[in-house]
Amino acid sequence: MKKNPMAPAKNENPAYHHGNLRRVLIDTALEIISEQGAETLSLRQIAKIARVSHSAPYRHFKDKNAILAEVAREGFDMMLRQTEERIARSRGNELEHFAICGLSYIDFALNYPSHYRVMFGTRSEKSYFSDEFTPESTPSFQLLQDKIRICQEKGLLKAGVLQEMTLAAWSIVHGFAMLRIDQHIPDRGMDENTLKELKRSVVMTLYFGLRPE
Amino acid sequence: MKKNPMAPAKNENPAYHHGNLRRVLIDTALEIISEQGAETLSLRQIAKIARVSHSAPYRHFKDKNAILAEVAREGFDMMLRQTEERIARSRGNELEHFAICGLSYIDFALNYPSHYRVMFGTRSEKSYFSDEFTPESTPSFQLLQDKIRICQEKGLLKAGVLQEMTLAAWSIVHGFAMLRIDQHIPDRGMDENTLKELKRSVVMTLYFGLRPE
DNA sequence: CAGATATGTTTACACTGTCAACATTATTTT
DNA sequence: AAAATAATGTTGACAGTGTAAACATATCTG
Repeated sequence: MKKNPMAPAKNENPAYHHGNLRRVLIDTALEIISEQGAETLSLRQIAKIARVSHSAPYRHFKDKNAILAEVAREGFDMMLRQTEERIARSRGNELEHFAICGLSYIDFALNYPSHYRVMFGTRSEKSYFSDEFTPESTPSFQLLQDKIRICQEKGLLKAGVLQEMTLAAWSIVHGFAMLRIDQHIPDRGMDENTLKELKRSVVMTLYFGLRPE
Repeated sequence: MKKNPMAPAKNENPAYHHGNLRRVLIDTALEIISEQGAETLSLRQIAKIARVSHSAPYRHFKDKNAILAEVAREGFDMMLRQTEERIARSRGNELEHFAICGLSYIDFALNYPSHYRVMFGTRSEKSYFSDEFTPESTPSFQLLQDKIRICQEKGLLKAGVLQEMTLAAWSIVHGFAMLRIDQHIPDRGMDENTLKELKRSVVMTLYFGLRPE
């Protein structure tokens, strides 16, 4: 029969069955990705670092892509949670919420590049993404679209096709994040303030692009 | 001594030395990338399709990354040439040239996704990009920056830090291209006109974001 | 023609993802 | 508690990968 779903954290000592190998594998994958990127990440390397045989991961994941899929899933969760928290803490109006969506998006991408790379990596045929799971269907995307719609209704953003405006917003933050993460924007002499100014500039450009006449 | 650079296309019959293997390998790589993506592309597969032993490519390229680097280099060349041609054909003012830069960028990315993926793929440590070769140093990027600067000087775009404005412009077209290429924007029922409208919308948002007050 | 050079092939090695067969531990059923 | 079953681990194998070394042949240059 199936395992009791209410008893996950019981076995504390790391034994033959240490019970949390699944978690360890995911974290190890993230470590490796942050150090050497997602391209050269190998299952056997994960297993070795987790001090387990090269086949052990297959008891917890269907294949290599399944681990990456889980990393992506957790990433989308974290991203949504962080954005919602920042919106909840803000005392601004809906327009500020919209700006927070953009800034929070960029911040997540830059703070968790390993997650982000996996979340928005190439969607090839043999990818870890299932077909019904598109970023567009993501709560985080829906949140952005909702904020834009509300701002439109209140006259804080210009009228226009909602999907098109959301896509433009998504494009600019995603583009900036990707260029930054993939080191296409060289950071020679880029301090914390310069980066902050860059982010602000991108979000402001987006706002000017979508504000009412 | 070195081979005579003025005699490349001499041996027409495909023999032991068919003389154009280098070209064939690059084209084969592009074919494979367009069919199955750049991730699963393998040197041995290239060699097999080119009807050559799996080690033959090493006489023309240092390693696998060297082939991808050449694909990227050619891509940047094509992109620049296409943009310059479209600007030359246009009879509009400098502002239109700026818009053409954006549209042409997107068009190249969507028309040559294989090239583009390689050009702007993840820049990891073991990447095919050399360190001094950053997209920012690319003629195509310089062209965009020049157009923005000229528009600024003529009052067609707002004043502001040039680098920041160029980065914002780059971000939005790159983001849109990437989302589209990596299939993160699902194309359920997306016909040619809808796509054209999307591109227009993105470039217009960018223009509104950068136009004078 | 003779050597040098360019361009192939073959062989080998360490690594990869994945599967099948086996081993051990944990849980459930009797 | 004992036995059966499920969960979770290991070992060994296989085809495929990038790359280097050794070898083979075609072409070019003197």
